[in-house]
Amino acid sequence: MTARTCMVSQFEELAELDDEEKALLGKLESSVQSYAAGEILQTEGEENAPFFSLHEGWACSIRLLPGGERQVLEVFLPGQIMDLHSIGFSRSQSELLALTAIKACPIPRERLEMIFSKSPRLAQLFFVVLAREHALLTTRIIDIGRRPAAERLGHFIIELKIRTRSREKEFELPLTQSIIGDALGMSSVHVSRTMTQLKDLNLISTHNRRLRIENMKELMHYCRFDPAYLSPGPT
Amino acid sequence: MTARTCMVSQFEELAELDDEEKALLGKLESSVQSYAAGEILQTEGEENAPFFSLHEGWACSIRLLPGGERQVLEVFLPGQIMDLHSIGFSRSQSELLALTAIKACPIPRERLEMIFSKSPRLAQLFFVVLAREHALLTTRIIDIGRRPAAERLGHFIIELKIRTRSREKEFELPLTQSIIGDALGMSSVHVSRTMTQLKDLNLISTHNRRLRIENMKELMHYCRFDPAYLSPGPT
DNA sequence: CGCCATCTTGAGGTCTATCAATTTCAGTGG
DNA sequence: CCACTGAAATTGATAGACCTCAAGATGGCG
Repeated sequence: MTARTCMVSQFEELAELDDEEKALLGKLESSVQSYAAGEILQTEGEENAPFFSLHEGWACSIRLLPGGERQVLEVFLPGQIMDLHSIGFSRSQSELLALTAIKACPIPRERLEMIFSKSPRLAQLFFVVLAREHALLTTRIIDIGRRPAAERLGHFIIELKIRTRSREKEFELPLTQSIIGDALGMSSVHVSRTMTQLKDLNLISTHNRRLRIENMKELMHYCRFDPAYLSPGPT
Repeated sequence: MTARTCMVSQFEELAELDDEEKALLGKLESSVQSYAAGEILQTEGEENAPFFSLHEGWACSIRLLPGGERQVLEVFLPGQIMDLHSIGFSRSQSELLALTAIKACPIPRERLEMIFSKSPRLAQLFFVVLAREHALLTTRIIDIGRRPAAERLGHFIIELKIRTRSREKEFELPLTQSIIGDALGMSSVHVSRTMTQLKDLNLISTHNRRLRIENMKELMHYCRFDPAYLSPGPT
């Protein structure tokens, strides 16, 4: 995936784009930057911070509590716009952390607002993108609020498997168990225990920062995954 | 609050509207309907369901799990558009439940999409509205994922106090403890215990479906509420 | 080969859920 | 005005899920 087509490709899954629209989107992603794993792209409460489109690698948004607790709000994969929802606020709502070495492109706020006035159709697509992130958040709320640890972790794994679009049983999972815990509202220790529990059931296995789903059907059944959420359907 | 100005008033908090924009919004809210408390406006997975703008009363969106567990995703107050985020999907993403007797106006999907093409500026405001709902969801994730019950309930109470815009210490809270529990990922029994715990600390009190915050400052301190989230700031 | 972060495993404790029995309360009809 | 009723809230007892602390194993990387 080349840098220029990064966001374009995400939007083309939603609708066909004409050349002008592609050009507008391309202009947003002019200066791709590299960040090292562990680097913080943006801190919480930053004034007038840019958005970032993620081109390569994994990142996440984080909110910190006064007591030092951490909550991972979203895990970002290439093609996503990070912190898009902060458009309604003057300050950034969360910290952005590079989980691997990444390539990302800062997008000044004004530039996005320009798109809104120039292309109503793109604006509507941005709306849909935001709505999909919204849907991911709601499934996370259900996971954390109402599902026991094993189901919670299973759902998370299935979600990532789908979102990575890997067609193999196996895919790269560059998340520490500490990050997974902070995403799912559990301790890293309990992530470890739950992980081995799923391994003992022969549902998954891990080698070398890669995760393998041994039996997707059984895994889905085990954690009561509702396949209805697999195909979101058109706008 | 008259029916016609319901959505308009919400938008006017974000930006000034000209007459044409007000007219466009007003046209959306043509047929206000009444629903009884406990009535279900929309079931999960419904095809091509309309949106609803809420004019009077309280409502919420709910997702049900196969085992019968319930998760309340959002609590809606007058002026809000319910289930706005389902715009990215062909099916409704959650059930809509009237918590009190309410007045609401169904808005066909096409009508909203019409607005997007007619008024880019209103589209942008809808975007901001969605982003704010997004922010409420993320605070909920942090509450459920990383805060103990007492803080969680305290944050919820403070959020409602702010959102109701009541300038008194006391405001109407027509939520059963069962609904509160399903919103905060805890059992109704534990909501009761936590509630009396806050009462024993003289932070709150309740009479007759009304909740009184005895000492907002102490309550905020007790549940480590970060005042930074009080003023979201302009776009 | 050795280092540092990550992961694993055990023991003990805390928080919250569940079950079940009352009590309170709002609403209804006599 | 009061008794009746069903829903909601309270309270106690018990169980289980998950957390914390701490020690040891693993594994990627220079």
